[in-house]
Amino acid sequence: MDKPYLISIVGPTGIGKTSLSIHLARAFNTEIISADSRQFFREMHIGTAAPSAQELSAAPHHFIQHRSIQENYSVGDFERDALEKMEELFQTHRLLIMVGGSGLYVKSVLEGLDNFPEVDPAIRAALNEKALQTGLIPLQEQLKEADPETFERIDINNPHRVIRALEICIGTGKPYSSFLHKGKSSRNFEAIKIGLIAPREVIYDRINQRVDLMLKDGLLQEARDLFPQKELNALNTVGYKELFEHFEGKTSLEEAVEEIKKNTRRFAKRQLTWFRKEEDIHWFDYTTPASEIISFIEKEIKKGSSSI
RNA sequence: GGCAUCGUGGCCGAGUGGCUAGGCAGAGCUCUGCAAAAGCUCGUACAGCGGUUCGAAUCCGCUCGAUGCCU
Repeated sequence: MDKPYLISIVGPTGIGKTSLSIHLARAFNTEIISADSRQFFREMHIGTAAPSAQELSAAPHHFIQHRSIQENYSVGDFERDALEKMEELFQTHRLLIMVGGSGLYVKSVLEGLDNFPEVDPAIRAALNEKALQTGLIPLQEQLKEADPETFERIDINNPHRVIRALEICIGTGKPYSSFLHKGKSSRNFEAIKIGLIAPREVIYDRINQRVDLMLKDGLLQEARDLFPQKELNALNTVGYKELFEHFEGKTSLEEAVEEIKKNTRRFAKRQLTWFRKEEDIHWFDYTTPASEIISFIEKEIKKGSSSI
């Protein structure tokens, strides 16, 4: 029996992924899985450019605003939930759409993450605290002791990486590296990867305009409402953190807005770096009509089924 | 027209004869549970021309440009 298809749509922020995904979902009469690490959170709507009510009603969406910023929702959680949901949807659809600009989240669904045991969040909290107190060096030394292999392999200057490896070592009593290298997971679907791209100036232009639009739509108020919870990880997000600085009196509103634009541009640049290295993405210019991409997908599917 | 001050990489900015400041912006990159996060790498520029000197962004002259003051 033929495997069902997952159409994965990627690209930098603001390039038009949402709109394309809806066109595709309607054309193939199917549903959309979102792989956007910030649109999960229902408290963050304007600043994450989550699909509008109208867009949501144009096609069924999953993993949009289904969580609260109070929850810690990790890539691992997402991989598990997304696969489960897809399993269910594949019962009635032979093709699904996945859209999202969060590289790691997309990768988790397409290729799978190794299984790591859950560890007590208190361990990470303690490590974060220690990093703050003593700096990173003692933690690096601790990792070198506990898991020399990982110490050699990871970016030792990156606190997140050092702490993640350490929390696994401490929480499980086994080296982080001992959980790795099972390779890509087998998946019961065939992925077709679509990338949207535009000249850098166009991407940046669209970002700048979109930020202004967000402000007009009430981003300031949304951020103000969230300000008391600014310590939550979900709120360490472009569009919010800069406004928090402003609320604290550290920057003017104008400066904060410029920072949002700048940080969004940088984010888009990192997304480009991430997706550039992926080899089997079919890239389309952002002006390509959806109909053209639809017929491309149909051709790919035909190709796939005839070669089996 | 005269006098004065100044002219450093996209921007800001230190440097007064030899030892490629620094910051910002930008670019490139890394990536297995904080990922819209976090981290790494990258710029020989001294307005132009000529001179002094072993050696000049630094000293001298001229030219151009900017700013200020004066008539």
